[in-house]
Amino acid sequence: MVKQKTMSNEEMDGWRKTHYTKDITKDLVDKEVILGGWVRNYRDLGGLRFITLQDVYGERQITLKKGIVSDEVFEKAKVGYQYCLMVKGTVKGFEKAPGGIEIIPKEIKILNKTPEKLPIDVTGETSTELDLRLNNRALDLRSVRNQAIFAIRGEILNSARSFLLGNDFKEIYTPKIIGSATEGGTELFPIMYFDREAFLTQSAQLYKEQLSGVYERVFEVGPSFRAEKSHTKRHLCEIVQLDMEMAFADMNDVLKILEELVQNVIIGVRDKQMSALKLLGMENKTIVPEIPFPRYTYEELIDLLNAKLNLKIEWGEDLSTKANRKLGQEIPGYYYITHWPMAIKPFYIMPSKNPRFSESFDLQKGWLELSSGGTRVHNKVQLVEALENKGLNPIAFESHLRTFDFGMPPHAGFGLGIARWLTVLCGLDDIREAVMYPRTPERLTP
RNA sequence: GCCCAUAUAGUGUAGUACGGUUAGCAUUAGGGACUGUCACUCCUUCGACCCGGGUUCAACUCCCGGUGUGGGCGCCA
Repeated sequence: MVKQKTMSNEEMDGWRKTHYTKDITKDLVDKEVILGGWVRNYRDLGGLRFITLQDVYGERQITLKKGIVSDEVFEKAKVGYQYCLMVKGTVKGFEKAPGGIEIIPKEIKILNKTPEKLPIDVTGETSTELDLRLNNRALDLRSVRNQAIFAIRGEILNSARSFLLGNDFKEIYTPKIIGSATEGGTELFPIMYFDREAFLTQSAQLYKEQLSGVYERVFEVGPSFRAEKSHTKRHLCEIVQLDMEMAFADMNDVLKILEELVQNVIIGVRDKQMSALKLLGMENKTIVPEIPFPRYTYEELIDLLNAKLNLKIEWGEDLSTKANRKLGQEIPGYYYITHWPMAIKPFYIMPSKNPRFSESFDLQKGWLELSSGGTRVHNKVQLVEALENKGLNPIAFESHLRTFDFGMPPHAGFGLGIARWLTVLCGLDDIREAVMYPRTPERLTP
């Protein structure tokens, strides 16, 4: 194993951070500040040493000139990558310093050290494989790239919330531990609930429908679990979804709200996180889309794929990976695919006037499906029939069905995968990069 | 779940094409020089052939199996 350096760690004592790196501006020149963070870079020029100290918001240069700082502080400044430090010092303007400003330390506390060899490259000299980075994620997340990705994620949620709250939506929370059998579709993770079998929820669908009959417009940001052994760069076993449901509305109302939400969020991200977008090279790619988004029907696109793009897709089939990729080449932006065959949609989706079709849609960005939704069935008799048609047992849905005796309004909604969208907005190659601690069939730690 | 590829210092790679060398480079890490760097620079030292079996005088190299990883497909309200 690697040997630890011998000096012992210090305590904070009475020290508290007075500022983040982003707060160090020219207004603070000659003021004393206390910063805390991690060593992003260290350069030793002999009588002159530089520490680049990073914190959650960015970085700032700590400059140690022999004769200017005390010998004790100068000696202590021999630090390694990602050491955890607190620095008490004076802010100085200096043209050659990054940002034109630097900190001249009076005192340094080394709160924690790192091994001589870190398990992943934090210098930016080489790019460590994603799998290895994920094994050491808490360290990996300190990189500027990851700081940018998750700053954008934060702004997506912030903008989405303020958009929805501003449109009379109420934030809800629905249970993730459920007792009933599957609604069909994806596999569930079974768990023990005391002495009974229970499951982790695959979506908030049924509960958000119920609550649309109470609060009319509801949304939730919450986890869903899918026990599929999918090996792709766009599937995870644990995902966070933005779920929305609105009463007295149908699919067309949802299409309109969703495209407005997408547009508003991208405006918010560009407004608040432009530097993060630039760092990821996305400032000219993640641009504000025009609305309304193009709307294509399932049937139109099947015809397009078969006629123009040389595929052989039977009417009624779901779109394969290959078909989606072809579509993405043809239509690179945001667009809707509406009126999917009823046969491949879940029981709660409203059939169209022609019952082979359904009042359902997917929101696509290029080849990737970001969201799906539609008008729901609100009539109990019709819903029971739909369950039976799908081979599901209405008795297993008794408590859900009861809701429909209480004056359930017509309603519609969507669910949108946050990580998939973040992947698109940040130009990432793999959905695991868009999640702090991704869960895949192989990965259960960290 | 299926098919294909791949595995070399902490990290990222070269190479063994045709089996035999001191396994090369960059960075990290240790030592040294350097008072305005910003991927500092320079000198120096340490550090590696995934695991198991087989073929062979000899395997990091060839073969088989395993495992990990990557890619594609499938699964996927």
